[in-house]
Amino acid sequence: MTASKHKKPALAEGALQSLIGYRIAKARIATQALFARHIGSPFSLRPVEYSLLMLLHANEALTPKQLSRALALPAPNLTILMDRMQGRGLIERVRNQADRRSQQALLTTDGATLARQLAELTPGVEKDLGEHLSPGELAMLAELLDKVSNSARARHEADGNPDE
Amino acid sequence: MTASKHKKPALAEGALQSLIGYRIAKARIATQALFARHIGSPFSLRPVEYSLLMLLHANEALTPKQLSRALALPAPNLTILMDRMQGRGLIERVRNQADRRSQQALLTTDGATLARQLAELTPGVEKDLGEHLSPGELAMLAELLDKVSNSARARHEADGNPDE
DNA sequence: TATTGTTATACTCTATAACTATA
DNA sequence: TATAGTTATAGAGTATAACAATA
Repeated sequence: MTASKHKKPALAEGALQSLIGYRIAKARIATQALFARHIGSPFSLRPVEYSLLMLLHANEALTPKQLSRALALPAPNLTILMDRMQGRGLIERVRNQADRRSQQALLTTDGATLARQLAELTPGVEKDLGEHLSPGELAMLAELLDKVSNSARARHEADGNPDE
Repeated sequence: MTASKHKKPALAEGALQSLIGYRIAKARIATQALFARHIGSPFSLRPVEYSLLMLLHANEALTPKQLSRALALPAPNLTILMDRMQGRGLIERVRNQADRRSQQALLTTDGATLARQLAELTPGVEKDLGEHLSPGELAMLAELLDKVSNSARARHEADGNPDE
């Protein structure tokens, strides 16, 4: 579900226009650009990396297992991601002494500083949208998007996939 | 999105919650699943392939150049995609006699039949959302998402990238 | 035997450079 | 020389299988 942000030819979009998923895909391109401008480029962070930092910032410490689920990332890919973050000195891994198989991921001092900085910066990302969307509209949009996400989860679970 | 048998941990999402882009990304996962269920799996079509069919259905004939822009697909990747669609007998390529460098992509009889079928099926995709979102909410959501997309376009052009 | 995390690997997507054939 | 489309290829993203350490 890709979409162009260009305008020139104005092709008919036909049935696509009635697909909310098509609009979501197009809006995602827009917000990705917004993220890149405010956070991704200046801090050399991809969205997952930013999300990982924010999750650790909000939760103190998490196991790779928890992160894997929260970020919707298969375990092997999370390992690679954590290796990179650790290489940049932003996170560290501590073995759990009670059960030495498992670990806790947590922010280093540098990582915590960066995470705090990013968290403060985050509301500003949406300032760019403020010219076109009022605070009320933004709140409404957030609520509707949550309904979309939850409706899919409800169906997912109804199909026999409890939990997530 | 890995399955687990443990109870949902309900991690704090912190700053992520205030990022509309984060919600859009999550909603996109939901609508992708919806698309897969209604269209992708039953017809063995990926979202781009479906979009290409819908664009040709709505526009009669398009040049690869136009499709490349509309689908936000680099030219080489569009070539591969069109090869696949042509291999399945859904589209054909006709050389422009006036300028033999360029082509027109159009639906075959089979492709047109499928496209018509898909176009009729499309509104039903959102029926699954209907349990959670009223028609009015869906319309509102569509409008707000368009504003998000357009706000990014406005900024993009303001930065000195007029059209294409 | 089951679980946590890792290694190795493969498959798809996406992006870029170089080529062809026309103009 | 410039343009439309193709070929070849490289790089990221994503997924699965097999393994090591621990329980």
